[in-house]
Amino acid sequence: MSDSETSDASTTSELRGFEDALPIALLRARETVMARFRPMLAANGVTEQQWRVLRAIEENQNVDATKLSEWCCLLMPSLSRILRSMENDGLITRERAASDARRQTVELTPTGQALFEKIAPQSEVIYTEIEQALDKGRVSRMVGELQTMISLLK
Amino acid sequence: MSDSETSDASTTSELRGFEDALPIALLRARETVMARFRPMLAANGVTEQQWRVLRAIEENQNVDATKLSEWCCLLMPSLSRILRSMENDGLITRERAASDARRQTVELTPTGQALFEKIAPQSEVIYTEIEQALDKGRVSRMVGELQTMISLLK
DNA sequence: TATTGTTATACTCTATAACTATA
DNA sequence: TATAGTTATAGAGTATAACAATA
Repeated sequence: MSDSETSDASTTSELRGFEDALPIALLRARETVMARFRPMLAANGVTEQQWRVLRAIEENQNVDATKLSEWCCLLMPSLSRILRSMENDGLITRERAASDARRQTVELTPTGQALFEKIAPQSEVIYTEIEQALDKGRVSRMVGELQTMISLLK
Repeated sequence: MSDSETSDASTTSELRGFEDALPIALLRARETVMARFRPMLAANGVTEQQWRVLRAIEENQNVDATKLSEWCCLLMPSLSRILRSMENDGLITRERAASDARRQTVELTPTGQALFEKIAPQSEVIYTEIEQALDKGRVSRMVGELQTMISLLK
């Protein structure tokens, strides 16, 4: 974080210093990676957040909203709106859990499943391109390191 | 990405599969890290984005808007609004560049500099806590890996 | 003609609080 | 009393396009 180089921004083409901060590096890395996915998601009419939700439900039918919100990094009010709009679009159905009537369980409709199956292979193509550009080992090491970091900070 | 385990979410506590995807890992890592900074930033009345801009200007007086937008990962319209609001708050001044009258150069006012100097040490404290929790070497290796990743994908 | 930056617009997410209903 | 989820609201960012000024 500390950087004892002389500061003369007007003659250099790059910014310095906080450049090496972890939050910035994480942000830029995510932006760089997502730049590869966004056009495809937009072409399929879903936002990043909706795709996270769709994916999470597809892998975990009958998941409840609280778990979804944690996994998708969405606050409950945001998730609530997304679920409502997905329900209006006929992508999901919601039911009260038998064991606890406060809980809502969510599952994909055939339409929702079809949308997932339309997008998933396109996503896979892009992911594979990224693994080729970065080297597959680097990607999985990075994911492992990130997960370690997350668990140490929680 | 493919996961042949049986799927029975109602009896497991964790979601699986896409969990190991790089974009999710980056998002969650960033959220986990930023969770440590957000209360401090909010207490100082600035958003994450405003703090990125403030920091970038502080280190690079007379930077222009295009460079700021790249560095801060903000689209020009978002940056434009942020700069206008910072100007209204007396934090920055904007001038036309002598060499190219289309370009705007931005610099901090004494008020803006004072705000930076109020927040920066609080940010440093948190950053140091994170380095202690994660191990300093892991943090700098991670930043290096992220920067490598960014340059390979650009 | 292309570039820098602003503005307009519509949509979405963030963040907090108040609320309902269940437990 | 606490928890799950919805709704309201204010603020802010995203994304695209249209625009003015300048190169």
